[in-house]
Amino acid sequence: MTILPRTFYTKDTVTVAKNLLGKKIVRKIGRKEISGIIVETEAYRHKDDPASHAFRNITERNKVMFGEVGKAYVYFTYGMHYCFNIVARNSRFEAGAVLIRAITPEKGIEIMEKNRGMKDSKRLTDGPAKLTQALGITKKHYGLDLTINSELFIAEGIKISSKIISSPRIGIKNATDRLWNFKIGTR
DNA sequence: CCCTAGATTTACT
DNA sequence: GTAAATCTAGGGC
Repeated sequence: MTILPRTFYTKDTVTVAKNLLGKKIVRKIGRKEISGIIVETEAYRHKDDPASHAFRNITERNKVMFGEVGKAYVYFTYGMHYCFNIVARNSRFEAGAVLIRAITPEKGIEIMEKNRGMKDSKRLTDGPAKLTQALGITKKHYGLDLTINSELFIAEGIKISSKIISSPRIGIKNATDRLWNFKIGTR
């Protein structure tokens, strides 16, 4: 298994969001391994992106978006949900991250069902807060380096044969004219 | 299938 | 004080 190097994330945030489609997210809990293929992402940038958490300024919550690329940005929202992002940008930007919106489960499906507390295996990980729950990702993974072999990292996945679909990002009010939601046909 | 409402904490205005 | 990069259950069609 090849872990994606830091240079993978030193490109434009939107480009990295597209490139992450088909890659593999790996989560190790003790001796068990959970993994899935990334099938939907969204790009969030900086001053040019009113929908981004980093749009206004650096804060305690978003500071990792301004730090080294290839790290995890986990935030808590709507009073009960975690969302998982990967910091990525080129040198023209001070901040940026890619939100992982959906994956297709590969290994450890039983563990995901247990973590989610239900057996709706078709819709186990088809939303940003669903996959963090299925993989057991919480605020303690904030700032974790995803380019080294630890309990959570990103590796090479599959080759994409189908076309990439671009759409407006989900659940935001600003900048909906930007088609920075990317997915591959798996649902 | 589609739509609506409720849950419940954080962080910024 | 209130909006938030969401999800689920429940009711109607």
